Parts: sequence; C-alpha cells; structure tokens
Amino acid sequence: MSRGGVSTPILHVDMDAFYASVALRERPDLVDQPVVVGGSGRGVVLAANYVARRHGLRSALPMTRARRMCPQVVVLEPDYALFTAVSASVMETFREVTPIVEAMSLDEAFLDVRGSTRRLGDPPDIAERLRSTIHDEQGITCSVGVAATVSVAKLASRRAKPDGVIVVPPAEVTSFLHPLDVGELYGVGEKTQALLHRFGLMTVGDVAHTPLRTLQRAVGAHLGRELHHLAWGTDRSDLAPSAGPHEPDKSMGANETFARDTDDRDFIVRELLRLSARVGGRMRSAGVAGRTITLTVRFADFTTITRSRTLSEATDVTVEIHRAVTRLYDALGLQRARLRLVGVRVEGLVPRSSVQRQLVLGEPEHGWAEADRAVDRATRRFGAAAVRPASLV
DNA sequence: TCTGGGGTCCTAGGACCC
DNA sequence: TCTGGGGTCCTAGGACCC
Repeated sequence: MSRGGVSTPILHVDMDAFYASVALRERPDLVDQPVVVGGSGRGVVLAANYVARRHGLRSALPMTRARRMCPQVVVLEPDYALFTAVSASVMETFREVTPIVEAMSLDEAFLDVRGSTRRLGDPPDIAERLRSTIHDEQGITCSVGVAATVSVAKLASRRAKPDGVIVVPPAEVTSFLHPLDVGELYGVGEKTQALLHRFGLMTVGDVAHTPLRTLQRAVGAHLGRELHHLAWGTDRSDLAPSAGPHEPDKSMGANETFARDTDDRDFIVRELLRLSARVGGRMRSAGVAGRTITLTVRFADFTTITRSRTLSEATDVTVEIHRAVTRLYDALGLQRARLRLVGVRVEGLVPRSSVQRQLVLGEPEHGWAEADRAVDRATRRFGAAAVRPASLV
C-alpha cells in the first residue's frame, strides 16, 4: 500500500441474486429449493437463486423455458415495494462508510472509500465489514470487487460471486483482465461480442493489443475508444454520487406486452390510454413535462418499430400524450398486423415550472390539465384502481 | 405457449440555418 | 451558378444495462 493514498479505493458492491434473496427471507422454507422471481405468462426470470442456477436458470430466461428446464422450480412474484425498501437500507449502510456512493440500480453501487481508510481501515477490510453488516442487518449476501477503477471493480465483484471479495491491485490489472472473454466488458453485449469474435478478437487481451484505429473501424469511434480503455483498465475512478437529489430522468415511459397478440384497434387505443395515464401521472408527480412523444409497436414476430412526434410545447397532460400516440398509431396504417406490445414514452423532460403554456383563448384543451390534477388527487386518496378514465372501466 | 419493463446512449440521414 | 462547412433539431433504429 503506497503512502499518501490507497491504490484500490473503488468498491463495487453487488447483492447476490438480489430479488431472489430478498423474496426468500419471507420464505425460508424454500432456501434449498430452486427458486426464481418472475412474472407469469409471457414474462422472464428476474432473478434465480443459486440452487436454480445449478439447473441452468438465469435472469432474462423466458419463464416458459425455465419451467421446461426445471419443472420443480418455485416461482415467486416480485414485491417491488419490498425490494425498494431493502435497497434503501443497504444504500444507507454504504453511506455510513462514505458519502461518495454511485448507485447503479437497486442492487449494486460503487463506493469511493479514499476518505474512509483512516477511520475504517484498508479497502479490503472495509469490504468485509460491509458484507457482514449487510448480512447481519438484511439477511442477504453480497459480493465486492476492489480496484483502482470502476470497471475493474465491477468485473472483480462478478468474479467474487457469490458471497466473496476480490481485490485487484494495479500491478495485477492486466493479468486479471486479459484472459477474460471480450463479452465480459461493460458495453459489450451479444451483438458486439459476436462482431469482435468475427474479427478474431476473443479475449480482452486481444482487444488491448489491437490498434485503436482498427478497433474503431470495427465497432465505431466511440465504442472503440471505450473498449481500448476498458481493456487496459484505464477507465474512470471518479464517481458521480447519487445521494440526495440526483439527476432528473431524461425520459419516462411505459409499455405492455399483451397476454396474447392482437389486431383490435379499440383494444389497442385503450391500452395506449392506460399507458399514457401511467406516464402522465408519473410525470406530474415528478413535476416534469416533455415535448417528444414516442410510440413503440412490437409485432407478433418480435420486430419492433418506433414513431415519434415532437410537439411545439412540452406537456404532462394525459389526454395530449394519448392523442399524440394514437395519431402515430393510426399513421402506421396497420391492416391485420398482430401486435404483442405497445409502449408510450415522453422524452426531453424539463421541469414543469420552466414550461410557459400558451393559453389560447377559448382553447378546448384548457380543462384537461385541471382534470388530470383532479385524477391525481383522487388517486392519492383512493388508489390507482379506483380512478381511471371512463373508457377503461 | 420462447423472448419483461424501465431506462441511456450512439449513429446516421435529412432539414434547416448561418 | 459546378458545389463549403458548421451547428442544431428531428426522426428511426439499434445496442446495451439492470
């Protein structure tokens, strides 16, 4: 350890099979059985415990396939309110270690512990201490990667799973990274992995030793540069603390996969209203409005298209969102095409207070914003189920 | 009766403006 | 009258992440 600062100040903490672990706290009788958290019907596996993983079950696997692969699997419904509450407690534990916490999702975060070593010891000690605190307080396990940069810490935590710690000192970064498959790198998914493999780049070491220009020709200027850094472990080590009022969302949306494919326009337009109401309600409670409205349509064969329209001024009004997506839908001119999903998204969000509504005299629109506020008030008092547009009743 | 839902970012072409 | 060079906005698609 060098004097004047630790060499591996970044911790990546990742809960092990988070949703499944939390769900199993409520059902300790099931811990030795294969358990997944997931929806029913056309859903996918959201989390699989380690017993289920021995049967090949993984996140994102279609539930139908999961049941076929492991008929005895126990499926638990997700309880997002519970997951969110546990996550908040865990994040609180992180902030007792350091104020510099960058949350990536409900179940993982980066911590910069540079300022905590005098009080709490070296980063590996801090990692172990965190793990035992979380285990004692929450009854779930986590894994921690400790390194000098964000991406190396993240890869280390993955390697540490389940229930472990891996420290990668600077001198060992390349020997740790270079044997890994390119698909392990952050930002390399299925498509880019296949592309890189086709170029003969199988490992992170292969990527590291490819000239930058060649890499950029293969995957584009931006990703090429990014991969070069990741392959040498020279990515960022500065975190963007997500405590307190963090970055506002840039878009909000909702989509729904139907229980069965449909070409029924009336049904689809009603679904668009539900989704518009959900998005509009969330926008209003967040105090934002947006100008660009996007419709997503996924056909039965899974091909997916989007159509968007930018309005002259930002809105958070359910009826206006719904009208925009309905127009986009009708403009598609679909005849008999069966749809499996529709989605509504509003982009370019700005604080509602910054939007100057032009009040056109006698404009019939006028009343809709007030109607939304009434719906929002009623929803807060009686719940979402009690308040919905007449055409949805 | 394979393939969720909520997001972010990048690319690329065309329009439009200076 | 033989061809610029940005910069910004809009649209569509695609890849990726958790």
